[in-house]
Amino acid sequence: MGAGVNPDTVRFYTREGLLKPARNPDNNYQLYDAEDLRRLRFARKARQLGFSLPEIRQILEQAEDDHSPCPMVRDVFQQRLAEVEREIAELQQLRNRMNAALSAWQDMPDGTPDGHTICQLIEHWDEAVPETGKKE
Amino acid sequence: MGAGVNPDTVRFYTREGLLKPARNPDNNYQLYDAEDLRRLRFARKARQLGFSLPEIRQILEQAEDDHSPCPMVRDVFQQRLAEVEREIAELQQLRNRMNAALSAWQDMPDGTPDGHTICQLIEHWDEAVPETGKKE
DNA sequence: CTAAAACCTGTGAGCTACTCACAGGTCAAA
DNA sequence: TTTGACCTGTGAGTAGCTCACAGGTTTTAG
Repeated sequence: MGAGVNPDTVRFYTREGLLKPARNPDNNYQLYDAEDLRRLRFARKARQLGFSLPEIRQILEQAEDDHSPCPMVRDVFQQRLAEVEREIAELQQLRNRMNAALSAWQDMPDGTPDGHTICQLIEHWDEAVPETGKKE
Repeated sequence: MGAGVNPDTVRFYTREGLLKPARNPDNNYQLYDAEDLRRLRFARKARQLGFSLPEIRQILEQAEDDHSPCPMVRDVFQQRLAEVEREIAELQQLRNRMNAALSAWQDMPDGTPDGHTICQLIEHWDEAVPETGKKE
């Protein structure tokens, strides 16, 4: 019962404590019930939204303790939105620079490496680029 | 001589074969020359542009063999640009959905989990999301 | 009934591109 | 000469899976 999810992922989530299936005492097989399926689907959706596994586990644990996790979700969600917007801005900047470079390269010769340069196309790429894609 | 690059990164690149410094036979220290510095700077710039280490090594090896790597660079560069644009589009979609969700959530109650749902806010997030951020 | 196929188990490694920790050798300044 | 700053290689950790392996179980076909 993977519900479209790679079984290894399900087992991974189980190891990580996101799912807590019972065990068949006969053969030690894991028994996922409807609750686990809900948790799994929740986890997958949350991952798509950019939540980390620790965040998801936290939400799940709070839900287990009967505390409403939703205010926290709103919180992390807004943070995540801000992050997404930062990523977009960064990528747009990168795209602009790449486009500029590509048209500049139209006029540049290919140039076999001469011992001084490796590839002018890239070596002439300047301006500070603020990190390719991580946290600030 | 790190030129603003973390020494561990330099050593990592050396292990990976991007840099091939000579050795001081006395103390086994690595001796980076101007050529290595050029390769390092090239590699860092290429990384910022989204080239992978194998791609960079390939370019560097071609340059070593005195083949002009630039046509290949233009090639990979355009592929990378297309990828960046795909990523941007994906993130913009995500952002739009997140914004929509956030305003929809204004009207939703927080709702303590009741054994049937974990957090409506996320469980009611639907529509296929095409993968958060990887290759297609 | 049996043999092969299919699925389950836990453990451990591999992916990317670094980054950091550790133990020990080397070297320059005070 | 001692202290501190550097250098060395090795190995582990990061995130979130994914896959390989060896062995046990269960289902299915014949």
